[in-house]
Amino acid sequence: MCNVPDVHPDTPPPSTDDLSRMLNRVLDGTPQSSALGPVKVHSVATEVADRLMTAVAIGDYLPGERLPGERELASILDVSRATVREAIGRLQAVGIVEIKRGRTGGAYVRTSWTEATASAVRRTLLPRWPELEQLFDLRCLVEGLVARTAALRRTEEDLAAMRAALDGYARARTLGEEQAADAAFHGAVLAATGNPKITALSRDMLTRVSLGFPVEPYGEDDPEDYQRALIEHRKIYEAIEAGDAEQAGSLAEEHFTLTSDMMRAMLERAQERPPH
Amino acid sequence: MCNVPDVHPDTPPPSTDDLSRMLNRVLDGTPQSSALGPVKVHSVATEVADRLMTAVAIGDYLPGERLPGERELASILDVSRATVREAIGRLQAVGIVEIKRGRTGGAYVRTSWTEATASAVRRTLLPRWPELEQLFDLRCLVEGLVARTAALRRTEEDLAAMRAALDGYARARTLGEEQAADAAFHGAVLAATGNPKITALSRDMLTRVSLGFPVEPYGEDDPEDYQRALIEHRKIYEAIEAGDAEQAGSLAEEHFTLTSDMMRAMLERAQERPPH
DNA sequence: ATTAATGGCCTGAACACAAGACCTTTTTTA
DNA sequence: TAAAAAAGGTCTTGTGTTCAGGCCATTAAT
Repeated sequence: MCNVPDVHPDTPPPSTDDLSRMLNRVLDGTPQSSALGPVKVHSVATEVADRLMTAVAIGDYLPGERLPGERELASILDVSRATVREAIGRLQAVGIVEIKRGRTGGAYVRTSWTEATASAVRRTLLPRWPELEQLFDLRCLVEGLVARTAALRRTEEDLAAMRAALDGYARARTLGEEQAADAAFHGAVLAATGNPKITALSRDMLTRVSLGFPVEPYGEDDPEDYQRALIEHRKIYEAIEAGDAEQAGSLAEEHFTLTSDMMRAMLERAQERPPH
Repeated sequence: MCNVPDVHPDTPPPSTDDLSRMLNRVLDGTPQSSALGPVKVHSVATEVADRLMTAVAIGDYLPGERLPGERELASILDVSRATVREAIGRLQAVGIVEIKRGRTGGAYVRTSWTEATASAVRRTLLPRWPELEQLFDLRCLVEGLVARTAALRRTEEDLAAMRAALDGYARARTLGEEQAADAAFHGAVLAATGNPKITALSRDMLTRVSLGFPVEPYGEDDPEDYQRALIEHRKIYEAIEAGDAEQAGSLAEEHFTLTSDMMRAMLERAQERPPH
């Protein structure tokens, strides 16, 4: 079950949780019942930066790897090189990539989070804490939905892909292999829903929630988390294979609650540890 | 259960504030498995047009009602009047609103769909049919998720709001009252989830799926649909009140499958009836 | 008839983006 | 060692979008 403003059935008087819900509704940026609010359109550069962050977050480019060159990205994304440069500049500013010059130059995904990243976290994420809580919650729900749907629609091929990813995860020796296998498993579950739009939704949720931090945060610090993730992945697989939508959904919600908790802990750590 | 889109194909072309952006990406077609595709950013005018269509679609402005004036909208949305004008011009072009000049002038929501709208349907919707099927499916799933979540988190206040909406629906005599009550019920269920982001997601789904057509399509042609919708709404309410997430989810999926089916039928009618 | 509220229209400045040329740095290769 | 190649860094110029503001045209209320 997701972390939610824990509201129990039949809660007559406005509890503390109710109040925070109400506050969230009133405070955050989402228009409540119907009010039209100010329009904010993102620049192309922002869009490109988001795409690249997503690509890193999903594991398309693992730590240490190089992103395509500026000219190539400009061509692929069909934008000007100047725009690509601005986007990459932002990734650099938040510490996601490191820029090297010269012949083998380019934007390389950082292996570890630098101090620049930590302070970027404080500046960027903390002010948006309440909104992030909502996004964490929504992500849990969406991933639960994905798992439920996958359990109902998966084909044999889908199951095979999941098994392959699980094997890769169990066999993973390096962080990179682990992340790759993790991404592969999630991808396989998404594919099993049979609806590309769900995949897009899930990926965008990840981008919003992870905001460019490499893949899932576990495994980085603690092998225990890795083990736990492995076990949970297996359980989720079993439920999907069995076609048990409810079980798959519950497990997935739980699993992504874990991810959210770790992200929360990480952010709190960043908060407590001011720049030196 | 939702209609599963029989297409697994990844859709090509890609695309922007929060969940709005997310949705734009999800809907405008998004990068497939991982490849980065061309970037397309919405103009301010497009964003405004989308917002207004959403407002009409969720019943903020019912058929026959007038939208706020150009200067007022410009102020509310924090954009220039020129931009508002362009957006309203688009709504006019697809037949969602009718422009009147003079002192009581303004953009009035059309009561019925004109030939302009029908041909707009053919030009705009039909080419995107496969994509729409995926969106219909996703909407069913999301609304199922909304109902499930609402069943787990609803408060007494939420239940009271739903009951009020149901009463209004049963008492409705005009199409307008009916649509207003329908919107109120959906709004109450969304509020019960306790997460504004879910609301934003659901609303954006509705916009994309209905593409500016007024509210839910039933009630327009057939009073039978109205009755069916009433019964389904009641069942959904009961499941939510009982805290039965599974039941609520199933019923909601079914309910929105109905909506999607009607939308499908409508589009097919538009297809068979070429312009004269 | 007058006035007020509204949509319709126009101009100029500011900005974002695209396209492309050219410079600098670094590695590879002859 | 010198030249070539590949990459990022910088600059200029053109174009389209948006904003800000004013003025005109139309219609209904007074």
